[in-house]
Amino acid sequence: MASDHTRSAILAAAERLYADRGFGDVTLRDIVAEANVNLAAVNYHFGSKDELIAELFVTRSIATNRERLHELKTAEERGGGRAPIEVILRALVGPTLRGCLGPQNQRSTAARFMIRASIESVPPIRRIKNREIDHLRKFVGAMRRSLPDRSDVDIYWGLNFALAMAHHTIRESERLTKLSEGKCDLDDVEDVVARVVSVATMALTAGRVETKAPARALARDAR
Amino acid sequence: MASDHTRSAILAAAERLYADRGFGDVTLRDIVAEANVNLAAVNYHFGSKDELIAELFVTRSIATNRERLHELKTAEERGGGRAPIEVILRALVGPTLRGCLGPQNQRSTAARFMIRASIESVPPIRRIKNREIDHLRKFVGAMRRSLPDRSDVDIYWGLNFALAMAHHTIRESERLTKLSEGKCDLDDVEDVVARVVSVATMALTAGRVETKAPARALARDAR
DNA sequence: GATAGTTTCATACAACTGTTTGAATTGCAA
DNA sequence: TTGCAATTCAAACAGTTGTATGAAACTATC
Repeated sequence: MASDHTRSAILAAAERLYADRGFGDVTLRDIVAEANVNLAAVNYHFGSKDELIAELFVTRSIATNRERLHELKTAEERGGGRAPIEVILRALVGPTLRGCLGPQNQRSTAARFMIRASIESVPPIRRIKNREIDHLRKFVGAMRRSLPDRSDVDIYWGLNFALAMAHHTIRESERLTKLSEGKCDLDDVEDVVARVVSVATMALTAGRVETKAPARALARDAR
Repeated sequence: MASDHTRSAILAAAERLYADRGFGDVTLRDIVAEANVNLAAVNYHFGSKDELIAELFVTRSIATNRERLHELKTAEERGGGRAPIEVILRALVGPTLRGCLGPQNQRSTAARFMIRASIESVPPIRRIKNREIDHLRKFVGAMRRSLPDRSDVDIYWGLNFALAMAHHTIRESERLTKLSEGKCDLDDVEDVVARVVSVATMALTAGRVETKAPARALARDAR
């Protein structure tokens, strides 16, 4: 299998360029220039540009998914097959947030790449994301076990909102910093994780009568 | 100023095509074919492709922003300068959700266009979104007046999470439907609005001691 | 050290892109 | 009608893109 030198040089260069300048204006020629390899090498080693992008994204996202599942499994084992909902949610959003946020000047190339992937969402990446559902189902299962009295619908919505807060915060981290004039500290990742988990937990555990019903009544009035 | 016929035919055709097929694979030639006008007409009337896209997006988003501000103003006037936080949040996320969700087969072209814009995020649109901060500040102001005891940081985070849930639900509505096997009814927009508002309200009003502190403690343990 | 298989290379290809041009046409005012 | 500006049109332009090709260079095996 030779030395893999060219192949990994392309991967590294591509990830760096995509992270810095986005998918929109990075061409294969840019990548091979950065990697100091021949233009044809990309198609030789990866088949096509899209497959290169896909490989980059898959590599990173299976790493994240592995972390997620590891945290989940550990938690459930420790709890005898049932983990507290906070811990499940933390396993869900923690790895992603830790992977993408943190002190801006020391964000890894991988992190910045994943942020780009989250913002721009090109076709090869979208295709992969669509297959993520099976992975999410494992969390749905854990959440059901953790909150057996909760309806499936509420579980799905809770999961949706948890992912929403994590991903949106990553996508729009710059805007939040600007809007809050730096008051929201996105470098303190553990604080961000705690906030997301806290709100998602409330969403999933709040009694319907006390909290949701009034909101619905209000909704009806507003028509 | 003549009849504007060509100009509006281009706008309509472009919006329809972008809504159906996304920004990625719709060319100017596709648009002029659909609109039955000459290729050069786009540059004549709009200057460039990007300006065409920008005009489409600006038109729709100022409409949404107007609705938002109208709801907000009405609510604050009714409350003597201070509106309940639920109503403010509803004014923030309601128009967007109503504009983009609803029974799939009767979604307007405009709605589907805005979903695309939310998913793909091309450069001309991103530029416009960056100028949205001033608009959001008005909501920050209203939220401060509504929750005078709350810290600015908490306000910003609450706003961020509210937008997160709304936008993510729009962006990933298909996936949520698939994941929940149809159990989450995204056609019932008012239910979605109520859920988002309810969770965001909890995020903004929950006492720190009762809810957030334990989560943080847990975070610390998990290190 | 010849051979077979892998990898690299320069180059060309073919297609598509947004944009421009300059002539033709139209519509309106004097 | 005449004249002038606004609009439309066909055609070409200029540049870029990802991909394919076939020869050259390399590597390891026998």
